Amino acid sequence: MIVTRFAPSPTGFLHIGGLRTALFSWLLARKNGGKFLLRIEDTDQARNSEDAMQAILQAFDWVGMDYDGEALYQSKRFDIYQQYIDQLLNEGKAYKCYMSKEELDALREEQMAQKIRPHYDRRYRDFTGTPPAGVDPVIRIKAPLEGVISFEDGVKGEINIAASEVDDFIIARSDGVPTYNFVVAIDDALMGITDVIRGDDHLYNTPKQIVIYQALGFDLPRFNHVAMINNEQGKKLSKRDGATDVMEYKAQGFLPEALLNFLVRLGWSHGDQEIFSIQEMMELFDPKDINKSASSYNLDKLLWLNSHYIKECNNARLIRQLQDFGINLQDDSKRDIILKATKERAKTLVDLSHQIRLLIESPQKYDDKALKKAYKEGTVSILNDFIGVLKSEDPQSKETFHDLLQNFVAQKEIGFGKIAQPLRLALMGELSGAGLDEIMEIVGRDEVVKRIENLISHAS
RNA sequence: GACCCUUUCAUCUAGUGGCCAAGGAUGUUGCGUUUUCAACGCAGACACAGAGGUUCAAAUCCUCUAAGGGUCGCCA
Repeated sequence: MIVTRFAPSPTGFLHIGGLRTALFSWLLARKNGGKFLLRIEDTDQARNSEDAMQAILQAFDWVGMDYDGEALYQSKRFDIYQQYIDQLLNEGKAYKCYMSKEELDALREEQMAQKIRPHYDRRYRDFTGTPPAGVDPVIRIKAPLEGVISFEDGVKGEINIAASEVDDFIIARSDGVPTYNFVVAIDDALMGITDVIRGDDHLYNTPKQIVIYQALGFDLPRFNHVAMINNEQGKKLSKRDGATDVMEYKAQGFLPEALLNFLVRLGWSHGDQEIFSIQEMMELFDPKDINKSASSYNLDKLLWLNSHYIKECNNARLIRQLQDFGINLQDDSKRDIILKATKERAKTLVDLSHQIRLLIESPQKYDDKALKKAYKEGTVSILNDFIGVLKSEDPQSKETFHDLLQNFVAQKEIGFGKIAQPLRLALMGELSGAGLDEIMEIVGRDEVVKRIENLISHAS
């Protein structure tokens, strides 16, 4: 059975890079009827927060990703890690190192000055003398002294790291708290993880973790290291690039399926296909199709996907989503024609709510440029005449509004634009938007009249 | 500095020696449709990082160079 995991450290919100690796892991598990587990890497007590944890869970919930069983907290597993530390110590596979932080720093600086890779010099590896007094030792693992540590990465292929590149790294700090690479290896093994999918910034941790696996006699999982997501300039994605927090996308009016579709196509592909439902992603996802190279974030494409999914979205759901943006169409008898007129032209829910607001509320202001362009001398009399027609007739449907308009321009012998542009301005405050017939049907005759009168009094 | 990874249109990508004078998508340009904007349809521009090999044949294999990224913590 395939078992995958997502292992965030709760030090901040869930960012889109994290969501993508989580998505890949989740898809792989769900595709194979396996398990997707959540593990919280909270061994660094100082930097963790419950808020961050909640934010991550909330993001999972929003995109609709679920995990199996209870989330595992590393902070509650210290006794387990301690057992393995004792075991390695007893077996002589790990040892106590009494070097102080200051000594270590000095050594590092010296090595840097010599332009060699900083390395612990293993001075306590075979130490048998009397330890210095008053020093709490750290525990270090005995890494291999020679040879090559190799593994087959599911994305990158065969990776070989010389043993000389992996020093006897610390597995427990002087206060006894175990370190990251140690607990990750143990937990992945104990949780039965078969496939690790993570960012390739962890590539260098893998040989270290392999050292742990081997010392403890655990079977190795398959490793898949996914390249990073860069910003639109091709640089590392950072907070200053705007939305990196998953929940920020919700606030900006993105549909979760659009974000997931966008992310799944960043570094992964299936032929020429661009649109993937969650179901299709599950069926088609395969880590072997993950790209080796980093990809850049591209807002335009996300926007395109979002507008696609807004168009696809059924009205009932859209109406529910719109409530978060201050639009309540639940009891609006015209909700279907309102959405029909607007959802095709919206890129986000924020967009959509703006367009709907223009329909259901009188214009609060008129676009200056539009006013200049559409409101000329002669406009007043045309608009007044049109009000007269509206009052004498009582159009209801968009067809009758349509005929009314056509007859009006025919009778007055004017171009359509002479009435259409000012009318649009009166109704919406701007010159873009849905068809006039549709707008008037939605707005209703009386309100149309009112809006025209408003424009006239505003312009005079 | 050392080690590791990466490199196809502006961007996401297809491509595993002949089907590639490189395909799809976003964006962009033009046209059509529309009173307008969008959506939609059609058409166009835009790429194999460079240099050497290997081969009848190379985007694909090899070597070197260059550029970008990652890692070198008692952080995760």
